[in-house]
Amino acid sequence: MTGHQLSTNVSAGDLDTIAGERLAAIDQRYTSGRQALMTALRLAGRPLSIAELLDSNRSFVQSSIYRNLVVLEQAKLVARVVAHDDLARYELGEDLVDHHHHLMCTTCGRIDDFEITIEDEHELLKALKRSARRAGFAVEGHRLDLVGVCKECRATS
Amino acid sequence: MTGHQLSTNVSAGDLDTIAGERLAAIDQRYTSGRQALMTALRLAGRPLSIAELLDSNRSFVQSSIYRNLVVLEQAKLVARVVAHDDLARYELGEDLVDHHHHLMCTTCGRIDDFEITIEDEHELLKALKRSARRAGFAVEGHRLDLVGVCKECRATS
DNA sequence: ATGAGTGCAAAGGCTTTGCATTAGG
DNA sequence: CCTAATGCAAAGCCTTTGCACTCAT
Repeated sequence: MTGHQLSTNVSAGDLDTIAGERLAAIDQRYTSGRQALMTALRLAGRPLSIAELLDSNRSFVQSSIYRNLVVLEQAKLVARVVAHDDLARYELGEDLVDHHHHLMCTTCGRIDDFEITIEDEHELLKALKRSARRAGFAVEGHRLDLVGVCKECRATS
Repeated sequence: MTGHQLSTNVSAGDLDTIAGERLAAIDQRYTSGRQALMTALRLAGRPLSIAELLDSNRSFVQSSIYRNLVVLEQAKLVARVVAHDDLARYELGEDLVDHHHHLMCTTCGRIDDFEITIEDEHELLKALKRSARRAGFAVEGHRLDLVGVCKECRATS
């Protein structure tokens, strides 16, 4: 694989460099709107919904957010996170942030990142993937998330 | 916990008994429409979308499906499965089927069940949940699914 | 009889698309 | 310049809701 890839959180400058490279690789431009999206997601540190993105920057326009997120996802600069409330949520691409899981609140819908290193995880995923391949399934990724009620919602109820 | 609970796949008769009990417990009736839904999901053996449910039984009506799935979910008779295409999909409740994971195809959206027993899984989840609780998060469940391309889509492309 | 459940159609909400305008290379 | 990208508005699609009718108790 050519191009930059970081295993830890990325700085603003590095992110721009990588974003420019990956977009160029698929004949897309790193426009100011796309840069603003990357910045918003980098600063958030957790998956954001389109509504949250709109709130975070007055210059954002809904249709452009949707269209640009599609492009950024194709460039593997962002990743879609699927939640129970069926709102589209996005975070920085998997190889741009530390490996993490998600805490999904069933009450308010908020999703928080959750970094934890577990030695067993690698072994478990290897076993899972091996079994999936035997079934003819080409594994591209996995989801290991916890569903429940976040601290704030517990305090409120 | 009172009432029936099975750790293995459930027979048609047992399922009706359990469904009647759990619905009665929340002051709901086990009507023929709801029974038909349970049957469809039991026979499918994989999460079905509303469109798939509609196709499976000509007597199904869209709005009733939506409404009944809400009730059945409250009774913990069915569970919602969240997929990347954002179509609502449902399967039988967690304690009505063998423990399994999902293979989610990013090409056609199909979700297949994937039964595999991994010794590490229990330990891994314990560690995850312990860590989540320390963050004030009340864990209710988890998702461990594989995302990729299914056998059929690989053959087609 | 009487309220829960159902069927049909309309409304709602998130997302996508069309088209004219703007901007980047 | 010339095509990609953007902004605004309209259209789409899945899902939810309103309301009258039916069924079970």
